[in-house]
Amino acid sequence: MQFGERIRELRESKELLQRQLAASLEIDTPMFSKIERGERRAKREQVLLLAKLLDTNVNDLLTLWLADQVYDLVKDEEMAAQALKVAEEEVKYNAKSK
Amino acid sequence: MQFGERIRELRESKELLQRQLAASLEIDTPMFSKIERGERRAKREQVLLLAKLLDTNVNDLLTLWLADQVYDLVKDEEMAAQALKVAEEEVKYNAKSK
DNA sequence: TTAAATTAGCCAAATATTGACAAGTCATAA
DNA sequence: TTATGACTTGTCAATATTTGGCTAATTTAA
Repeated sequence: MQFGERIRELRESKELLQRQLAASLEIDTPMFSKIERGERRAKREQVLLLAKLLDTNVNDLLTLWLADQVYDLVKDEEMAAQALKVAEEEVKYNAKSK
Repeated sequence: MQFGERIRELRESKELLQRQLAASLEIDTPMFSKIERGERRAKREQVLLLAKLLDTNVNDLLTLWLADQVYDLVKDEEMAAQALKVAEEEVKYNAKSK
């Protein structure tokens, strides 16, 4: 499940229009459309706002949003899976020093 | 182990100077120094070239290089670990359609 | 101390990302 | 059929980020 898909799902379940959410985010409708289709990436603050507007868990949304970016970064690389493993170790290891 | 660390390790084991490798990559020494310290990121083609120059496995280098970028992307996020898991699933799932 | 190697800081050029607009498609209603 | 509303596509300029190179500083080794 991608971030945009999830947004659309939530938006439709609340029967909201793109232009309504777009207005709340202070962007135009085409931009919102692109975000839903994964053609453009939402800004972090927009994700926070969307969680509120769609009345959903912000961490779940942030996870999808981040995962999209990670996937985008590695998707064309042969070593994608290995690189993710390495990065995961780094994250685990450095988690202490938060 | 980060990309830059590994480069330095290999460079020193071959007793090469930064300025020598920098010249081969057609960048200046300060830039190379920054790459080794992870302050700047090497370009993909530079990684390929470095693998040749340092006589090492290109996939291992590319893995470290990619992992650095992934780590950079997620390091400040609370949901980093979860996002990596999600991205990993995407990679697995889409691996077929290569 | 001196000379070479490496690092730090800064600025401009090159790239990538973002947002807005105009015009398009598609579905539905009149 | 025409009209309307929702959404999508394509393009452009503004903005932000990244890159490379310069100068000067610091560290290291002899």
